[in-house]
Amino acid sequence: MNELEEFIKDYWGLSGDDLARIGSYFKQTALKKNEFFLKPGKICNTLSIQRSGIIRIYISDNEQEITQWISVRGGFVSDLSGLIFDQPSRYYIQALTDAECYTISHEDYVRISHVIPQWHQLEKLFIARCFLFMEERIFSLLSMSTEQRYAWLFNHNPALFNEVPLQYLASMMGMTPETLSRIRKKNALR
Amino acid sequence: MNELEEFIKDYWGLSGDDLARIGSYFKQTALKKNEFFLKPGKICNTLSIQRSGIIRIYISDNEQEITQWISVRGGFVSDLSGLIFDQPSRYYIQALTDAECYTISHEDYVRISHVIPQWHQLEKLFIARCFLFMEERIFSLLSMSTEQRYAWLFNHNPALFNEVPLQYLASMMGMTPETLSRIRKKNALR
DNA sequence: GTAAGTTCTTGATTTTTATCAAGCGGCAGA
DNA sequence: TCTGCCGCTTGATAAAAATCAAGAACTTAC
Repeated sequence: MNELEEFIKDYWGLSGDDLARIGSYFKQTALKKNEFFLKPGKICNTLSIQRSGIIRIYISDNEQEITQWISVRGGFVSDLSGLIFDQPSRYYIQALTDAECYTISHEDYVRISHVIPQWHQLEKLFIARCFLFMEERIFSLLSMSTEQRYAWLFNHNPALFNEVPLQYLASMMGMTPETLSRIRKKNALR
Repeated sequence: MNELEEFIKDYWGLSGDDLARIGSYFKQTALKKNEFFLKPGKICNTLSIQRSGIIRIYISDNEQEITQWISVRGGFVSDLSGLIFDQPSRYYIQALTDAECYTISHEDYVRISHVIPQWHQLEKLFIARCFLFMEERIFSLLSMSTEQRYAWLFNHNPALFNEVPLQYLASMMGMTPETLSRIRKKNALR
């Protein structure tokens, strides 16, 4: 099983011949540092699984930029509103470093359902997992202090802190870079 | 088309014979005021569409209660982690008033997919809509002040403010009841 | 290797929101 | 009708986090 097939297996729980069959639809693509994968107003018609690099999903909202998510190796890069509902996106998706992806077009994505009979069901399960993750994130934003949110992200995704500019992580957690810096200092002293 | 079939049509975009076919799986159920639909640790094995009353979904977390959502007429009451993944819930789901629902059991829910071939696809679309709504909610929590969040909820769901105790709405928006009260006062003066 | 530009940190201050505490008002039950 | 309770409001104060501003540390480019 190659790298791509590992990713597909992890995401959708497929196995055997299906892996190679689906894998063949994905093409290797690359983004240069600062290049955009998607901009607001565009309809996202690709889905990428990230091999390397750092990709930031953010919204620009009167003067301030809100980082919705940071994707690293293994991340799932797309915009569901485009991919599934053919709606224009609100998001910027931009490479913070050079990045490599396995990418499938919307047409091929739709084609999978003709090849793999249970595909819609697997998609459902995958999207439901995403939904539950969002539910957790909302809970963390509703109930936790900035320090607790830091601890939460650190536990859920420690790798981010090695690789990603802290200002973006701060935005993603709903705090300013200064606040994050002070929290980190406090934690380092312990 | 009866009331239940209207709901089913709105949720999943079905029509014609399918509506009656799926509708027949739902049974009318009722909750008394303060009765629990679900408690933490239980696996949710029903899905309800709400006809009347107010139902609160919340998490109890060392001394404080966090209201995740308030459901009114037309609301979708379930816990996906139980319904789809057979996992125990983190949530309390409780009727704040007497409430009536159309309810389907997990077994019948699964059975639908044998009756309606495209069922998994419709479920996928429905869950994807839920996901996108959560994405918006996260954006509102990350980027907006308490006043803006109030305005946001008021625009998305004005009905809630007529029917639901304000303390729960405050929690749902990530603020204290006192803060919500002050915001409302300020808005009323304009 | 140095200059220029970022990004991160630190401190001082202001703003926002939570907390604490008291009082008001409507509603349910005796 | 009265009483007690619950939910909402209001005010005073405290805590948390944002903002503003400056400087340090790290990158990148030449």
